[in-house]
Order: sequence, then C-alpha cells, then structure tokens
Amino acid sequence: MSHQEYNVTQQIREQGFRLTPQRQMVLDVISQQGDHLSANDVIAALKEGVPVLNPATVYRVLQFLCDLQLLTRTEINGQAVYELAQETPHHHLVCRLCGQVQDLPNHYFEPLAEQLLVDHAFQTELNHLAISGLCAGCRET
Amino acid sequence: MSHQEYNVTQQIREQGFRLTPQRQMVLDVISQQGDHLSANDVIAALKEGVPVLNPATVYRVLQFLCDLQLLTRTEINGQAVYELAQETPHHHLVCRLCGQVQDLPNHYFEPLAEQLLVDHAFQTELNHLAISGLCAGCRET
DNA sequence: ATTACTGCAAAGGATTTGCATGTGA
DNA sequence: TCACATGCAAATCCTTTGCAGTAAT
Repeated sequence: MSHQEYNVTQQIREQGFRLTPQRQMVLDVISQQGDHLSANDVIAALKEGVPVLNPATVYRVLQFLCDLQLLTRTEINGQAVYELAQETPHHHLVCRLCGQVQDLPNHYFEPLAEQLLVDHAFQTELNHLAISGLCAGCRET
Repeated sequence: MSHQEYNVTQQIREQGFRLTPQRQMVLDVISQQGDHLSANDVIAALKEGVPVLNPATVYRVLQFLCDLQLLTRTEINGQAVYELAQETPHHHLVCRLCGQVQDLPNHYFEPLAEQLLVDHAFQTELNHLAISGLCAGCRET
C-alpha cells in the first residue's frame, strides 16, 4: 500500500466510516492503474481478480470516496473519470485523436481567472477542467 | 422566421437534404427559446404545441443539425446542450448556484492557447468550453 | 417515383434504488 | 451487537436502433 493510499484509508476510519475490502479494492485499482479511470474501467479492472465486486457497489464506493473528497471526478468527453485527490487543483489536456490525457498545473488558468473576475465579476471554481485539442505527437502525423 | 434561421433552412436544402416540419420545429424552438437547450428541453418545449414530435426524432434532428454544423453541442455538467452555431467560437460561464449561463468570447482563451502551444506543443481546439464558478449575483448573497 | 425521413416500440448502456443479508468496529 | 455496507435484481434515465410506413423533392 502506497503512502498516499495509507493516508486515504486513515481518513476513512477517522471520519467514522468502515474500511471494507471493497473500498480497499477500488482504492487499489485507482492507485495502481493511475489516473483517469471511469467507473467501467474500475469494474473491468476488478474483474481481472477474484472476487468480483458488484457494479452497484463500485458506483457507491466511487461516490462515497468523492463525498469524502478522497477522489475527484472529472467529465472528459461526457464520461465521468476518477482519480486520487491531490493537494493542488490541476487540469487536463485531452488529445482528440489518441485520447491521451496529460495534467496541467492550475497556474495556467490564473490570469484567465483574474480577468474573469475583473471583467464579469465571475469567480471561477476551476478544477479538473478538460481542454481538448491535439497533442504533440498527433500534430506531427 | 428570423434571418439566421432562414439561412439555416437554406443550407439544409442546398446540401440536398429535406426541410421537414420536424426539423423546422426543432429549429424554431432553439431559435426562439434561445441558447443552451438540452434534448429534453427541446422535447418539453415541443409538447407545449401540437403535434408532438417523437423523442427519437428530436434526437435524430439534433444530431443531423450538428453534423451539418448548423448547431453546436456542449457538455455542461455532464448534460449535452445545443444552440445555433455562430460564426465565432465562444465559451460559457456557468454559475454553480443559480445555473445561469453567460457567453464568453474566445479571445479570453487566446493567451492560454498560445502558452500551451509553446510549453506543451499542445494545440487546443477550444469550443464551447464550460467554466464553472459563481456569478456576480450569487457571490453577493 | 424515389428514397430520405419519421414514428413506434424495443433495445441498449450507464447509473440508481429498495430491500434483505452480511460484516466491520 | 448493530449500524453501516454490500449484493442482487429491478427500476430509471437518456439515447440509439430496426423496421415499417410516410412524405419531401
């Protein structure tokens, strides 16, 4: 179990919730497989091993972990994807062709956020925004 | 029929497709009700008048009009919404509290796009991005 | 007269929910 | 022990599809 994952399990207990095998399995998958897994990805990954989790349980665990803010949920191309919550908010560059996703630090959006506040009195709450386009590799071909 | 809507019907014919009452009704609704209608909004609005369109037809018309690039489709909070295609791309400020949507000209994103190109060789294809946050009115209360 | 288009009903996929059972603390 | 969680199945929501009939050109 990674250090990060350990903190997560700690938090579940500290908040008075139960650390069940199902919740651990979902956390394992998301920690190991890395980021940006859809509910289906998680369900599929869990089918590799035994025993299999019920899809309803996976959905419930994902929602539970999001409620505790241990996971974050992003919509990419109309599909909900999940990853471990990080300290700093960040965003995503999504390639239209190859589908690759790379992270983008929040500071890229700071000038924009400031301007929206000045011009429109609109206070952005940017988190896990998905920017689509063409990645370096796909632009060449 | 507005001038804009006239152009749209012209284009349908010019491209060899048929201008059916159903397509006109969907266009009427989107032209009159304004922007950001979901498929359901369109279906509901059509139920006000008679005769009623079949939901499957509404979905097919919306997709058809998007294929012809006469409508654009945006995902806001995981919900597909449609509006008449405009000449210039633009984006949306979506208030988390009141749900109000205001348009945002594309030029706000130009510095960001340039920086992503320089730093990550990533070519953004930004269109109808939804930025969530708090609008001026909701920030006060 | 073609053949694109629509209506209907059924299928499909993703997610949620009710309820009985199971289990972590 | 016992409230919280899970499994199961059914329900729900949104959208798509097959097919027969209709209508725009």
